[in-house]
Amino acid sequence: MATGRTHRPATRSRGIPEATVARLPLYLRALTALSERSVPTVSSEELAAAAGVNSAKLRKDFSYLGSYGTRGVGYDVEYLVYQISRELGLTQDWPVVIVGIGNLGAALANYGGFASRGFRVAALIDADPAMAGKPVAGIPVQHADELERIIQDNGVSIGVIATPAGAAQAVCDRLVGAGVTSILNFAPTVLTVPDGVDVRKVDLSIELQILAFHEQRKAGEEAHADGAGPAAARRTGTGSDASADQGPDGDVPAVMPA
Amino acid sequence: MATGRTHRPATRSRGIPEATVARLPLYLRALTALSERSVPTVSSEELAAAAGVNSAKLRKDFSYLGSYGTRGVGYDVEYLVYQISRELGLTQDWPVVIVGIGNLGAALANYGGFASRGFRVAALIDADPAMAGKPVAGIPVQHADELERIIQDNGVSIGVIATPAGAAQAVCDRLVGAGVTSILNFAPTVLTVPDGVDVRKVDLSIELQILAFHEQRKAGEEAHADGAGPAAARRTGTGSDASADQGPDGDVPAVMPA
DNA sequence: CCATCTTTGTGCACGCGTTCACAAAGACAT
DNA sequence: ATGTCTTTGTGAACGCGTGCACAAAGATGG
Repeated sequence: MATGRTHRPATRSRGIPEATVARLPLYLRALTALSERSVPTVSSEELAAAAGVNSAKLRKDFSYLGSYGTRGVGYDVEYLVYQISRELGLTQDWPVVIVGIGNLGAALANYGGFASRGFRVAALIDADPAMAGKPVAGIPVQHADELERIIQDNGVSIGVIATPAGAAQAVCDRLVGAGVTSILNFAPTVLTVPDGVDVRKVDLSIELQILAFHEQRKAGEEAHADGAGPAAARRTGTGSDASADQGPDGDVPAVMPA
Repeated sequence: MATGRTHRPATRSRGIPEATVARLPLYLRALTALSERSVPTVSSEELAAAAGVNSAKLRKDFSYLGSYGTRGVGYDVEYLVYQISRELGLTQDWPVVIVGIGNLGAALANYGGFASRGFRVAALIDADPAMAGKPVAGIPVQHADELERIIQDNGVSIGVIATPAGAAQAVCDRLVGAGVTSILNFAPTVLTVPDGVDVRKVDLSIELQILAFHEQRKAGEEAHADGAGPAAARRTGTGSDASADQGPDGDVPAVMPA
């Protein structure tokens, strides 16, 4: 529908809030599902439910992209799929390299979600010479010596680090040195990069620890009758007002740092 | 129960900000590294640098836990390791089940970061009968029929979903039905859960899409002088004035999902 | 015991993100 | 054409998180 140019967003032609950007892939996925079912239009309410967010938030998010909806009707699914894809840069082909082909690296190489969204695994790289040539997910693993050449030959700007923590910073430095400007880091380390390079971190163990925190809190609230936790864990009276008369000793439970 | 036996750091009797909780594992990791090097104390400045955050933020985060530092000196590393571990619930043993032993599930089972922080893989579960009994990471895979029994026998409260998207919600429902109250979801789907159940999502493809957005933006900003994009498929106009330009009428370009 | 120096703990201000609530825009029926 | 009804787009209020800047606390040296 060539509703065409109602009027420019004008307010922020350029600065899409980071939080919004992080949700666009979510919307895109929900829209793609609708598209496959040949649903022509969708309301903000329905789409928000499918994406698991608030409808007002969704509308505001879309408002940063422009006025793509039709009042009284909703959003054109196909059109919105295209707009979001373009905004995210998914109409391009993004070659990525995965460095560190262990269990996780191999799983990533096999992960279908990459290829389906315009990301193409250009190369798998590992430091272990024994891995060289071995095919993983149909792609032969190449030795780390080739890293710079591979990146430059393929014009790679996105790198995925799936190495052990100890090797991550060195790999990162080499990636950046060779021209990579976006890094997805699975290694449990803080990476230091120069300005202009984006790093996103995925840390499996941190996610579990956050869950454990909430789980403990939930258990603690109902543990008035049941004194036995899942396992050991003697939980004495905890901090006992650590602000007023806090003495670093005295309220320290038996299990102290050695 | 709200005011029942809740005594905590005084200022925030109960609510540690979510953003702070998400950073505690980061601090813990940095502290553990210091501990292994037998460093006795650390200042907020040093620790913040190691964790990759602002020192004021770190101090404020710690202030929610209580007053554990010594002015003029810093923080006692061992003591802080213990306090954070306890706050996160890592002094307990948390049995977890991993459902869906494909590439990713197997990688998770092998991931060392779990076991090292008090998380114990209690069981691996897969719907494929051919997988049953096959050992992965030294643990025999069990069939999905056993799911409820396994969870109840082991007192599992944390579940990890690494199934295909289509199976995730059904698995989630069964996990919750069997007593799981925290879920780490790797499947690219929005999970619906009852109140009281926490879900955290790790979506590999979303992370890449966010990187692609920034990457495109970076490329677009420099494309004024240098017309060469990263690799193939260089779109004209990029994101600069990408709003109501090209007539969207007619058909939608081929943005194929899959 | 007093002075000085280091580092924590936190009050405060600011900016971002979320949510509400509603006017404007357009479809649709009469 | 006009009125009604649906749904978008957004102004405004609110709450959370971040960072500054500084006073208080304690160590250290004389």
